[in-house]
Amino acid sequence: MLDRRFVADNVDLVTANCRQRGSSADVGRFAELDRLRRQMQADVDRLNHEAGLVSKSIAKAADAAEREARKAEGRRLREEVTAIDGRLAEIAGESEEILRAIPNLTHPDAPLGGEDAAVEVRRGATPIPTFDFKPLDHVDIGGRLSLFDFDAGAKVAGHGFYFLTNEAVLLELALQKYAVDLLMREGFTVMTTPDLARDTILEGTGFMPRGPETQIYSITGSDLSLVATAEITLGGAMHERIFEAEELPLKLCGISHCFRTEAGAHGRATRGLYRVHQFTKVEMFAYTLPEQSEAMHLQLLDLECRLFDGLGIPYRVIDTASGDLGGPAYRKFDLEAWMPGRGTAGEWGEVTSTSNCTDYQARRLGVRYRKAGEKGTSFAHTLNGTAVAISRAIVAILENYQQADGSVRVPEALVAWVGKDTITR
RNA sequence: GGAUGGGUGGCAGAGCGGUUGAAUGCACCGGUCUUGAAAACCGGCAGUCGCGAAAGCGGCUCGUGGGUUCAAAUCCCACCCCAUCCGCCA
Repeated sequence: MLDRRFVADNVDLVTANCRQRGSSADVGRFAELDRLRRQMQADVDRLNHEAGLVSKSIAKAADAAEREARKAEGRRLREEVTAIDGRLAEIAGESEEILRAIPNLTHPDAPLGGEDAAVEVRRGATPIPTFDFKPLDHVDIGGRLSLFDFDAGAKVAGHGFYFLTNEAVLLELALQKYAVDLLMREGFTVMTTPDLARDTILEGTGFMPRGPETQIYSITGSDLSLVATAEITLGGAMHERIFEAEELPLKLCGISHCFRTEAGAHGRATRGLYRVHQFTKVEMFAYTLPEQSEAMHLQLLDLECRLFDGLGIPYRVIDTASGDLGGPAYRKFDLEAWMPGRGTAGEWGEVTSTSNCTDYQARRLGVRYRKAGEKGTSFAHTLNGTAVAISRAIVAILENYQQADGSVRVPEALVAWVGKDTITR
């Protein structure tokens, strides 16, 4: 969330930003409530102060009569406070609700508009492949090569679940190792992470468990939910943490399963592995000083590009438009891989993305830093980026590396771990 | 799942109804001393909200939420979390 004071002092700016973000948060109402809240708080403060003085005077009251009179006075003051407090809590609650719905500010270079306004800012090193045969989509390729079992997945857990089989398993493992190796060399601390998290942690990271439109699976009878991304756990790991400035930037890499209900997404690109309820992901996460976050964002983007260049998969980088940024992101880049089997003649499909959330997430998570010589603490910046989302990476590999005879070449970078250079049957 | 113990400032750790927002130690910052450093000594050091140009003043905060009281870190109730041991288990 944004700083409440900042919002109250910049109503026009924040309102305009909401409009560009497609958010209907009522900033004006917030400002009004906040003004009221402050005024009432001042009243409460004053009454509390008086009551405090009265309390102190009781301890050294001269006689019993004096003491009783003072007690009555104290009681009266406290009652007055209680009365105001009730209304104050209501007002604070409503204003807080609005505040939490207000999206982050937007990077001045981010394109304005909806999904269509996104701007292509970069192309990968690998050219779009041409085929002298009709390329198949990954479902057909995998079907011929026995690389997954969607029927079994549906039987066991329902539509959207799957078993990877044979070389697809090796690809999953190879992709993880490939990404982790690079990130370790780049100074990331690698970790596997819990696949469940408390709802408070989800909320702190900006996810909403258990709402009517939630994308999150929750565990009945507990306050745990399955994570939608390791961003949740990597962000939560530093909940309430105060860094020394020298500790930043801190680069983490987390491997987790990701679970998404994909409510409302049925009918669109639901075939195969592209949109599934569970997949494995290697996620990058960074905590930085405010002045470091922009450079870190480009660094994360660069790593994503290197990973996909290394895999030999064609892609383009999109500077996501304001209306498509979601709540926490200040700026977001998506990598869209070329998927020859999609649509009639191939289409771009999102494979990774990286967001700079500035202090938006950190404020709710309470992640701060302290600088020597500076008073107090400030909120850190957080960034996240996908290194590899395994299921979508597999889609891109199968479709780009397919051959006329139905076999699939293994990307050079993965051969060592897959143990072969071609997948055949 | 069962049984204990515990949640207090950056950390460790006292306090167990009234100048306690909180002893003490460590860490940290400033100073004295020193050629420099260390040690020693002296001083400073919680967060947050509100008012204020600032100095400053005031409120709230001792896991969370309720309750008792003029007054709660301290008493009562509920809940959450953590640790250890036992059981079960990859």
